[in-house]
Amino acid sequence: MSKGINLKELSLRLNLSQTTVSRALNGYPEVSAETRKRVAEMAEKLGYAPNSQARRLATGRSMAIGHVIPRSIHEMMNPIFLEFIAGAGETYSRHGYDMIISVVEDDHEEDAYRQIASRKKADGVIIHGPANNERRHKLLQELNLPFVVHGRIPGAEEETSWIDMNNRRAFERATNLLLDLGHTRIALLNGLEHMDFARRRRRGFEDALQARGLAPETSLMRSSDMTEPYGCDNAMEMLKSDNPPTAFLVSSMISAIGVARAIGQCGLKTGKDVSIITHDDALSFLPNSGEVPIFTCTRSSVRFAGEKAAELLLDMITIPTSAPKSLHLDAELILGQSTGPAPSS
Amino acid sequence: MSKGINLKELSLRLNLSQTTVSRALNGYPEVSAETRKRVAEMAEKLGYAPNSQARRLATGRSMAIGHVIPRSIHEMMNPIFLEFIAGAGETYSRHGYDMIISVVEDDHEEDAYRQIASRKKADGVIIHGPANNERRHKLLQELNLPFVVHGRIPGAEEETSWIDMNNRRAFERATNLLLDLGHTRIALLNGLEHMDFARRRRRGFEDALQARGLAPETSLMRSSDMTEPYGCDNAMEMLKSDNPPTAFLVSSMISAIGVARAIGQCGLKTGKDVSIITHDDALSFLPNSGEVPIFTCTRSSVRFAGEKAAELLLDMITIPTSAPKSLHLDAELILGQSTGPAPSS
DNA sequence: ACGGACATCCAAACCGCTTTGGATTTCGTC
DNA sequence: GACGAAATCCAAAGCGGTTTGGATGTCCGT
Repeated sequence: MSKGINLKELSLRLNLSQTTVSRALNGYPEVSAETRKRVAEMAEKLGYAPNSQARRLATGRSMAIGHVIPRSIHEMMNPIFLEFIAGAGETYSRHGYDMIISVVEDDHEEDAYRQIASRKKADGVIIHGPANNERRHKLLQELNLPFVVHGRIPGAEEETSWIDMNNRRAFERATNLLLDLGHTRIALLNGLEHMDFARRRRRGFEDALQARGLAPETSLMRSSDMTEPYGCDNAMEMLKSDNPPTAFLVSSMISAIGVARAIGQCGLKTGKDVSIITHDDALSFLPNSGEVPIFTCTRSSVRFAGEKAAELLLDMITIPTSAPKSLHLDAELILGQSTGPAPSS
Repeated sequence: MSKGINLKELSLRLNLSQTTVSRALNGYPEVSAETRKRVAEMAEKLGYAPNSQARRLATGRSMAIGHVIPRSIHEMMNPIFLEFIAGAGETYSRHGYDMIISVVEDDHEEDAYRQIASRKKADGVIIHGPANNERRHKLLQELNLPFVVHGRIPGAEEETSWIDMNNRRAFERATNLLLDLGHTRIALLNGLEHMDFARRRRRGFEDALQARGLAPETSLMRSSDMTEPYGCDNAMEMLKSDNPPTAFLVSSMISAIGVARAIGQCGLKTGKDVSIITHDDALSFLPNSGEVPIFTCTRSSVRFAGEKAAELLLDMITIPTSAPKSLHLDAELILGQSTGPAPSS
């Protein structure tokens, strides 16, 4: 494995100029077919591969996409984040881009973006988990760094490119299903509501209730990082209350598992005594499939979202003048074993 | 935000040579304190930041660490992988390194490593999830690319740098605890046993049994991707058999949750009728803490492992001649609610 | 036989930084 | 006051590619 052969040596071996060799390998037209073939063969034979740094310096494009994640990124983001990343990563490598991930202290997030821009570390970035009072897009616009949002930035829907699922609609439909099944006391275990997605979900939930003349009860609504214990503890508390809910709408499979545990610990049966609908991000390590899925759910593949987000971003980078483009995905409402008619008390 | 100022312009503004400015900023000694200060101030004022590509080209170091993950990496790796990455990422950014992640089709894995080496994309890589018949280290040695293994490569412990937890011992201790509690029919729900870590865990399990004169029963031993349904389905099947186990030793929290679900569905009580010990990677979104943790577990923070692995690797890169170094972590055995004495039948 | 249109190929500049190998100045010493 | 060492600073040569602006050669029609 002859290491370290570079363009100059290769061109010497071929009795050609670096220009011609470079052009031959990069598919430029001003090279005869025969020469191109000869070059390709020699390059292959000698195991030539262009040095990325040199190429990047010369072209001015870093051929990389950045993802900045603050150290303390809220826990539940994690598995979802990874799945998104996996999807995006596939797209990147298909297009010859690298993915660079910066794990930074929370108060260095802005710094991280500035560095990416000023040191030309990446040609674009993806914004994860937009909050209600999001500001990162302002910074990126100022830095002139192309970006795509995973989720939506309230108030900046028009001026930014984003990919999001219809959170409001999904939770509205889910709520309606529970209402149709006769449930009237429905609990909402939501994600952190300073995040845009959670707020939308809550709105969907409330809209559905109000459309049937029901008022959302604050005692049945919680918001937190979506861990398993969060689901269990809160469900437990509610189930033990005077007027317990008969159904739970949960923002994540992981918490839903906790809810199911609580239901079991109360001696009740999921899907019979108490119903659950959860959102399912289609995480690969938490399959909710099979003939009849364990959980009735609203499902939307976050991995797919990652793939698409990456495509949007690469498009923006290759055609810098293009207007913002966005993708609005609809979640499927899938019936599983965790829902049933409200028990007639 | 004056963008794009480079070293040349900066040095012109200062009436200094590029050499001096570069040295001043990079802390070389042959610059007077006063000049250094002047340079630093002007650089700050003009928002100068060196172009990474140029610097990398000039120094020959890419200041990046690569992680290649095959597209279909076995599912259960995922959350663990992410947590490891998060830990490693922190170390990287503390040392000014980038983390580049390549998600590749399975049959392009070797290619990915070759590219990293030949195109100088990274100064080193980390090998994830070594298998029993691991070969990646051979390739990397041949490519002369520094690497650290997360886990251990059977037969190459001496010649490679690695960080691993003592899987065998952890599972031996866990098994002994169950035996001490009077359990004799203990099931093992292991990860995929073509992976080194799973094989070691199994060995620990079997050793403990045999030390007490018990023979491992194949009908009580399973091996698979560690999903929730895997835990539930297999536990269910065993619990319904003629001679059910009274305890489960599980390789992952996620599967353990499934086991708990199965126990509940059988009308039994975890920690009373049936005991569970699980391995706990201390994933942030699956906390198993609190006054008394839900699960009795062997715990070892995979995030910490990531931090340490990164440190090992960066050391290797900065001091290329150093001998392989390794870290062997011991898991804690932590008592939770999921274990109790074997029920006297 | 000649001018122009193509087809090929090349020398050299350039990308923005680091680093080598001096050049110049300052300063203490004898 | 001359001299070597130490302190500062600089011009220019890389690093390994891409790209500009020709140069050269070939082929054709007239």
